[in-house]
Amino acid sequence: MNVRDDWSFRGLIHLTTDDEVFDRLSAGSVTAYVGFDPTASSLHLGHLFPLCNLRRLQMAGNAPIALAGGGTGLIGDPSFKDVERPLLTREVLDANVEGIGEQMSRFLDFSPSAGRARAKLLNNADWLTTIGLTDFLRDVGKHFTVNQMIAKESVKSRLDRDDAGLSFTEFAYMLLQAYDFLRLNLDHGCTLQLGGSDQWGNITMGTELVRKSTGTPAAGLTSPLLLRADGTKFGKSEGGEQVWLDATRTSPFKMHQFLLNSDDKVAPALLRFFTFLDHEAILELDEATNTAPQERRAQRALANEVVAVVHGEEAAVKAERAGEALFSESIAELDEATLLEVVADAPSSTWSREELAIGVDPVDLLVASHLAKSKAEARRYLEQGGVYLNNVRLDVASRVGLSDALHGRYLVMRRGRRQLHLVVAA
RNA sequence: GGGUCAGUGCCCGAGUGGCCAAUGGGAUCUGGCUGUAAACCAGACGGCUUAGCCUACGGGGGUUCAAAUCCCUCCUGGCCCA
Repeated sequence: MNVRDDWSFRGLIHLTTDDEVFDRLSAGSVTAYVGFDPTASSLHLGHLFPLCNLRRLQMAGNAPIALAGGGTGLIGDPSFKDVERPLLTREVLDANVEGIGEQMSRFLDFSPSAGRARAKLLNNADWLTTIGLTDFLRDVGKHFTVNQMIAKESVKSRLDRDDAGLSFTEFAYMLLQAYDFLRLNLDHGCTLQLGGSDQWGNITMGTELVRKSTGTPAAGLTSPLLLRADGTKFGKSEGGEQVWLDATRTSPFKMHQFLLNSDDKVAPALLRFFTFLDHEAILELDEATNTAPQERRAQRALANEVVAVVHGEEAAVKAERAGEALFSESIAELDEATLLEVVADAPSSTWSREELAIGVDPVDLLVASHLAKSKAEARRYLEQGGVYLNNVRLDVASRVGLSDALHGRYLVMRRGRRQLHLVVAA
């Protein structure tokens, strides 16, 4: 497989330290790593990007290393962040690394049968928390000048701000990351670091350190940052929530919906970044977006592919079916089993039959079901016509009762386009 | 440690004793249009027992009939000096 052609077709290349690295990648002889911030116990959609890249490399026979930043997470990367990050404790980080590893195994082959290309998950806390300060300054610090460090764009942007400083801890971050590369090079034969374009500065520090310390070359390769159509960071659902890979945090249905709603402008890029469809299939979907955007074939393919990898084929099929039923059919006409499947992911609450028989103020129902944060907000939604019961708009003055229930016990509440809540009479 | 400037609602940012739940912009949300879009248009955007009341302008204390606005003090941050 020609990695250069594939990566360039997919638009995965932002910068490389040396173009020949693609020849070695095509030959399947490289060990490459990507760093992951273990800021939570689950990965989210944004993490999927580097993970897919590692998978691509592994499929070409290269050995991927996912490096959990358990040690650097204790410090916090200042790159292009507005303010210093809160530091996480060692215990939290360790727990997070564990959770992340499990999710990665759905993308990368960690089994011995993978042979040379077997994936590894390492934690830089293993070496960063044990190296002595004087050793570190001598072996790493000595190779860099402060002059070049403050010249990095990531640092400069922070130095130029007049409302926030840059702590020494953050400033030293790039040295720690460089040291990671050196350790991986020495201990695991790693010669390539991948990352987003915002990591370029950090990555070149690493390649330089490897070269200076070992006399052997090391390469860096960055990919464009994934952005939404409006230029903001990709991966947050409406409401600003992260789209997690953990099914208990973000249901497969929600993830599917999120991807299905991708903007036409970014769908082609998402298909290239997040799926393993071949070039012909992708070009065909591009064409479909151009000629019949309303069919959203690209978005459908994207959603199905990604959910299938993350949650399994069956979950993808179910998620798609649920979406169709929910948005294209009258919910009142669904049989009980289908209805339950459609609203399976929606939060639900139970109300007593007696209460519902009397009739409940929709304001209370909205607040109790967390569709509104306060009664004032609930009234607002009602007044603005943003509340639906079983897909029928609910009037401010109305009351909700048992007679509205589908199949005698289900009330499907909806706020806005797609915030759902199921009320069950018991 | 000294000097100095600053801290306002989700964010930015006006306001410098009463007319302030606090201008404006952004974000967000709801409605219309639509493709479960985008763009655009309209509205909302602290809470409540909602013609009223309560809580809010970094924390605490004070002056005043009345403070986001004045005073004291503490905390946090920027810049300069040591």
